[in-house]
Amino acid sequence: MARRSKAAVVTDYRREQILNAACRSFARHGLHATTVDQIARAAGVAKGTVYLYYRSKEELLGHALTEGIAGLRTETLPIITSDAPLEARLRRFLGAMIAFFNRRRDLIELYQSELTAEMRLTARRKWGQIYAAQTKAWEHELREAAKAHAIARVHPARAALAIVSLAHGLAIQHLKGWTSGPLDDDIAEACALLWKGLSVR
Amino acid sequence: MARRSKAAVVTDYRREQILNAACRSFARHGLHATTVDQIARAAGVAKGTVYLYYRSKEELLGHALTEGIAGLRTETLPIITSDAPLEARLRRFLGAMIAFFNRRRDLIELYQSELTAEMRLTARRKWGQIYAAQTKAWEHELREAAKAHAIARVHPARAALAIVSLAHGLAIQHLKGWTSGPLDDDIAEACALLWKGLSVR
Amino acid sequence: MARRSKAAVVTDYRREQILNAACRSFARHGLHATTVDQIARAAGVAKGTVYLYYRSKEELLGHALTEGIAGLRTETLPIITSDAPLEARLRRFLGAMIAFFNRRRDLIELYQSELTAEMRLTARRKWGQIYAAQTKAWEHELREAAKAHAIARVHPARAALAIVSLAHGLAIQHLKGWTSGPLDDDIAEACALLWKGLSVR
Amino acid sequence: MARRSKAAVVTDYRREQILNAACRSFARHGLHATTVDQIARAAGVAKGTVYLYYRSKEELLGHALTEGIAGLRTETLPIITSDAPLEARLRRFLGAMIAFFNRRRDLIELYQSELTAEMRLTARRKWGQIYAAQTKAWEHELREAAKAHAIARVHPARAALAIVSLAHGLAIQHLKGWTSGPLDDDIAEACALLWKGLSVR
DNA sequence: AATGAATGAGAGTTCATTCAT
DNA sequence: GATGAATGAACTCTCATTCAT
Repeated sequence: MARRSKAAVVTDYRREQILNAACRSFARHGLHATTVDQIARAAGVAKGTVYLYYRSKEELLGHALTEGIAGLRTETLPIITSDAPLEARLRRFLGAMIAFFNRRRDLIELYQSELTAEMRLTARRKWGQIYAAQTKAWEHELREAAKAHAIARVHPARAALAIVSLAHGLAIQHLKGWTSGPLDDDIAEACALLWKGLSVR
Repeated sequence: MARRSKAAVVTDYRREQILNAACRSFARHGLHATTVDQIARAAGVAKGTVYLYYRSKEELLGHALTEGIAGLRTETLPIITSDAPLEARLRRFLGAMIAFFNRRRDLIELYQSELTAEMRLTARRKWGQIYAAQTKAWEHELREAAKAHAIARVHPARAALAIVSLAHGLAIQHLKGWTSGPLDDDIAEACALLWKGLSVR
Repeated sequence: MARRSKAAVVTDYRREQILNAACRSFARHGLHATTVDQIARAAGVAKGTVYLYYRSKEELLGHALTEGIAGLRTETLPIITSDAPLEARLRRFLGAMIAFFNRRRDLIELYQSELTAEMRLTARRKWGQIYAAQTKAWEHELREAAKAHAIARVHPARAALAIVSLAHGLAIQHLKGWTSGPLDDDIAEACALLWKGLSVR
Repeated sequence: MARRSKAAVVTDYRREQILNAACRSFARHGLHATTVDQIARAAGVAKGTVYLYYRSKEELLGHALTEGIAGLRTETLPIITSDAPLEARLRRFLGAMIAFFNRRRDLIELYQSELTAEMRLTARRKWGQIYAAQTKAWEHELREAAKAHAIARVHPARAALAIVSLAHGLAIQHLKGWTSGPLDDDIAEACALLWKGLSVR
């Protein structure tokens, strides 16, 4: 048992090790410019070893994508439904989105690499589910807030979409380096805009 | 002279013809899954002919990207600087961004295809320049409007970034099909939010 | 038309050239020990060129087999049904079988190479069809000869099988070099044995 | 001593176990399609263990072939030299050849699998030696029989070759399923033909 | 200018063999 | 003695690019 668990640990470690190397290579060079040789070398194993842990290069890509995308959900949804003041949640949500995009820069690039039609669809669907969940969550919060007269009567679903879209767009602008201002100020201003747009006059 | 120009016309036509075929193939199948054979067949020429007009497959990709991206500028910048009321410009800007992303869906997918590190950089820079130009333009308009007391005192640069980011994010959400509501309503709501955010003193 | 035919000639020549090289390599080294590189080199073309003419190594093998096996039929069946004296036909049949096996030594070796289950079945079936045709033909001739009292009353089908089997076995023994006597003498003796066996009442 | 012998028994058992598994796999899938992994799994040992008993996959193949081929000798030679009547020996010889080929179908397939040039030579030589021994034995028996006026004056060596060849050919036709008649009838007819061929003066 | 047959470097993948445990 | 994870050489096949026609 102890032995099996030890072997399992080693196995897990290897899987992780290879997956990480693949992730980095995919992100840096794109799917096709990444050779299995490179991945193996980066992971410090032989080429054949890669195939002991993943059936094919594509499976490797699949795991890299799936695993990463899920992180966005756990890092943003709780913020929306927390019981902090709405404005604070807004600010934190924007910050979390940008932070995730920046930290998982590799993932985003990966998603932008060439994928099989099928894989791209899967990935897009996964992203979509998360954004939909975010939008749904914001919609619920906005509706509650409106009921309590904490904000103006806005169309909850559409306003929620606007929030998520702004967060998404801002995250990309930052990720790509298309904006030069201090992160916090950009967040503050966007937040202020939204908040004023939402709040009762 | 007439003769030279006639030859030039044919040449230009061929270049265009091949570029179009390439663009369509790239968009549909991705960079790597597109073979020069396919491009040639789609363009109705022989494989060798492609190389008479473009040095390599990559150059072809470069032209496809460059040409396409430039369209975004011409379709959005004039809107920002037109002399319509600010709120109308805001609405039209959002609409134009979404429309461009939807119409040039191929281009976006292309950009998301596998690119050489170098090409990706070039493309990213080009996108960035356009977004920067949009932001700069909005910043100027906002500053002028604030001076004229048409809107509240906001930080012009940051508010501009928020506008562009929201437009960008919304366009992507629509492009990817991650939102299901009617386009116009989504635009209207986002626009209303922003406008209130901007106009309240 | 002249041009097309010229191209077609070149194409046919290349196909033949590659097929021959493949046949020789397969025969000498076996299917698996033969690399496409070897075939290409032996045919005097580049590796990629092989794939312009045959979809895969296996298709190459298939063509080599099919084409060759058919030869056995055309070289033996006419002998059985010719109008020479029966004994002469017997002698010539044995000779033709041995000659074919010796001349197409490559083919036999090829058949003994490793084949896909499917290919092996196909090949075996083809061989079987030819042997069956030979047996059927001999059966008919023996029956006619018996009717005409030219030979004894034997069971035509089984006697025919014995003839074909003897020819087959003798051909293999010679092919493999398992017999050292002069070919003609071996044929003569076998023929004499059979003939006596057939003619005695 | 008892201990050593016990170890030796285990060792022999393992060797046998592995050889059997290999033989079956080789016969079923061919040499190349059989992986050492398969053999190991079929033998119920780990991959590395195979290499404790055989130096290489090829050596395994060699042993499989050699061991099997030897069986043909022990199953046919005694029949030829027994003191039954010549005709009975003839019949039994044909029967034994066909029976061996049918029972050791795997072996024949194996021999038809892809072999190294060297292995093929070795195997061919071994087969050849057995056929030569059969022929020699028949030659001796025929010569004795002729001396005793039990059969006609035939050329003993060549007649012997004809007998062995017919047996070989018939065995293959049956093995491959190229003949559909009842085995015994085919044997009887072939035997009758030969016997008449031999006995007539 | 246009062609497309030919090229060959380089990709993903397999599997016989080794060796630390 | 037994294991099976690790290795890396060698395979088949693809396709961007060239060049004789």
